[in-house]
Amino acid sequence: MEQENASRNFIEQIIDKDIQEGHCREVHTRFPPEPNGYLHIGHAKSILLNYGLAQKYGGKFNLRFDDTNPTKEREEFVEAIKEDIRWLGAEWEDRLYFASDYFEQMYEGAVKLIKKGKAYVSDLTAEEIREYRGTLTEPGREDPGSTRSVEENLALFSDMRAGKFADGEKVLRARIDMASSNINMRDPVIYRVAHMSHHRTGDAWCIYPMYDFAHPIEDAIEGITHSICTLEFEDHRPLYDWVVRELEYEMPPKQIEFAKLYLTNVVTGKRYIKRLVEEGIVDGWDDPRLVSIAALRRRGFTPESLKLFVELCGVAKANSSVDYAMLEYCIREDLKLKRARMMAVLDPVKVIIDNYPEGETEYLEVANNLENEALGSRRIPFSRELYIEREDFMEEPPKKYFRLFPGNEVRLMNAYFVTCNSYEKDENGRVTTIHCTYDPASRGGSSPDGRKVKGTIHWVSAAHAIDATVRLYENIVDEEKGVYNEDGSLNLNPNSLTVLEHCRLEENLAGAAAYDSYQFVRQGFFCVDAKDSTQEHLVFNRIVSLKSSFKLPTA
RNA sequence: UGGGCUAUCGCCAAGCGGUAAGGCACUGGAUUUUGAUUCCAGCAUUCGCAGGUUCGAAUCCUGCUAGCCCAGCCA
Repeated sequence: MEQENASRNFIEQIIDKDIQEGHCREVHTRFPPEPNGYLHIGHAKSILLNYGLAQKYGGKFNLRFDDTNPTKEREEFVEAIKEDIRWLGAEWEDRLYFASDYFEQMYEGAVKLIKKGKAYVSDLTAEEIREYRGTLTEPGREDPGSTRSVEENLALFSDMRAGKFADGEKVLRARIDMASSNINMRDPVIYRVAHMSHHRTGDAWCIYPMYDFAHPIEDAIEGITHSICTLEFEDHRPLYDWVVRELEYEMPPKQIEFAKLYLTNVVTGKRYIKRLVEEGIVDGWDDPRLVSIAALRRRGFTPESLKLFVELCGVAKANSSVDYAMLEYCIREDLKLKRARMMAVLDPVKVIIDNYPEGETEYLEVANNLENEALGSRRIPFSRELYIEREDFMEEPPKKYFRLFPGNEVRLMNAYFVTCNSYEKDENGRVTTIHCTYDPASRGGSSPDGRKVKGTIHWVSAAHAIDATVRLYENIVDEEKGVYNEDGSLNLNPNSLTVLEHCRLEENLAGAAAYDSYQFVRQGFFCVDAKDSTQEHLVFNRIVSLKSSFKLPTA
């Protein structure tokens, strides 16, 4: 049950009012991507917003490809986009549409405008149209073609469709107001000639409608009630309304604009990402450091985490940039009770339990998630030789360090209390082996005498561990340090990717498949990489680290 | 310098004339077999600025200031 006092965003307030005043019977939204690239987190906001609204009001949600410009669009993208939207959980059911399916109706709409004297064919070149348009402060001038008769316009427009003109030779313009303070209203071009094969209509057309003309028609045809788009289209709304009015649609759709989602410390610009891919800095549009939907999925984000994120961000009209920490919170929040908590040693150092019998292995029963019994339990092998995290041992610890150090007793998680007796170093002074003794009475991780230890560290049995690669990520750019260099290039974080080879994972992780994710205790959440991981050699990506208030004092 | 939009805590964001919600981040403190989680506490005498109206203003009015968008035959 929704709380009545839950505050509604401005779009919901508009919809409430429209329903109340009878401007619409049901809510019908749509997500209208142009199939010219991959979707990113900003699109996720739009998708979830539109789909969410339809759900909330018991209405419908359409997926519509806005494919009115064949020069930029490819079939490949429509499939990728559909996959991303499906993954996000937005269901368009049987309502998958293409703007190109409406080309005939759009053509008829243009003819209707011509007949009403509201559109004319122009002979001006692109440059001339720009000159005639005027500037932000000066009005435009009338197009010489604007005086043509309806008959002549009809004939010319028909010739445009018939392919009698070359690209750029003629355009159809709406007759509105060359002196408007809104430049979009200065007789906007609504049809252009483009002799180019369209990925769906092939060579059936050589004229294509412009966005401003096509979009309102698409919305009206589909019965969209609320056409939600981003802020930069605010100035286009008068034109949107003009088209809907002149074409005399009843129950006209209403355009509503909201602010795009910006995230700190990420790169979303297509040009920049393209360069990163070309220069091999990232391994594709789905590199886990990117925020395309595919990248987020590969990194291990879940649809639920993105939905939470979008909800927390809210919807408003103020341009803003959301802290990346909010996204991290959302994925931790979603995964913490859903995933098993496993042990994995990323930077291993050997530990020998001197008083543990050689060659013996015992299995310990361990809960997969102490906070979620439904996840069950598993068995973990324990033996004389283990690996622990190199940073969990210090020869000379600072104050407040309560992990392993000579003379200190810690708990090996789920296993035994161990005390460090001695350690060995190589010629470079690097610790190679740590010797400990264990307390057999502390099996399971607690001592019957009630003795407490301050530190609990994770470990893995050396003989049973799986060798794996683990990748750690940092933000690819840092806004504190400046996202761009003076020459306009990206100021990349050199540490955005750390590849750890020969990490040691508990054997239960064998068989983990692409997109499977786990918590590695004390380290974070990790996901099996869908591109590089194999059955023989696992590759994990860190989705997000765990929060930590521990800081080693800087000596 | 034309038009449109926006401005509330470090970051999002409610608020719609009756005396500043919430989340993230951060800071304590309790619990803890993850320095995690959980819990509890703290975190805007003030709403871009300046005037005005009002018993009362973040909310209304006036004037400023700052930021974003618009001069594609892109969407």
